[in-house]
Amino acid sequence: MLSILCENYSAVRSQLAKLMQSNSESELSSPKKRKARGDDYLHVTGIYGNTDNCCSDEGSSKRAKETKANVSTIYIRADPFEKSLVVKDGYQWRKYGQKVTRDNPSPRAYYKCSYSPTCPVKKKVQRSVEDPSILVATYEGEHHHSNSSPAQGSFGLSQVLVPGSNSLPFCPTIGLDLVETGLRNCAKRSVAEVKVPSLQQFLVEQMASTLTRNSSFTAELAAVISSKILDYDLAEK
DNA sequence: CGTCTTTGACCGGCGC
DNA sequence: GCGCCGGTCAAAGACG
Repeated sequence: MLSILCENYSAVRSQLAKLMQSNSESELSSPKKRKARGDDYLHVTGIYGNTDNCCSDEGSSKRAKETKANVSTIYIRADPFEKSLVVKDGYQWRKYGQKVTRDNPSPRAYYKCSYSPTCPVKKKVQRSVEDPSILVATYEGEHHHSNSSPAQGSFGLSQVLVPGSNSLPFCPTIGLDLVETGLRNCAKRSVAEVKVPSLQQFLVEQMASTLTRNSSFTAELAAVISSKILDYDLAEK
């Protein structure tokens, strides 16, 4: 199953690259004028990952000061009638605020990682303007601890639509090459807005299938699983 | 009783 | 300098 998963990984990469390339061509022909504020992650800076690698048309020091390391955005399918902004990603979060922002009528929820008091990771969750059935979760920072309850919380592949950075918040122990190479390339091509609903099915299916084609992913996943099993055995004894 | 959520107030950055 | 806006704080309430 893993090998099949990895096998399909490369296919989705090429498919996605083609898609993004065609999208970026149209985007570049009509670039959006952006304000120099930091409130529009969803449009450019953080949509597919690390702002450090982001293409910014404003090379100002102000902008550089605003960019934060390890910012990633993911999309999760959710019930549009469900009002809660809970994203089950395996970590323990404490909600510390909620705000209605200007560009989106649905409220944005602010969470801090509550697994460790020193863990700096924060996340923002808000429904997509275009599709209320999509939750947009923006993660800032990196966990320096293991996933607190992976069994109860991790995303299923059917839920996650577009993962975003070189350090997946929901998969801290596996450095997925998927994001590192495939999706980041998309970000470099300055894909500002992807029509998520139209890509949902395609991305989910292709991501799931192409992951199985990467042998290094298989090996890494197997190593993680086996180490977890060993840990479990030792704990049992 | 401890933990978590809610929500109004407050703060700081940015644009005008 | 002022007002807007996003992000955070913290008191109060809800819940198990």
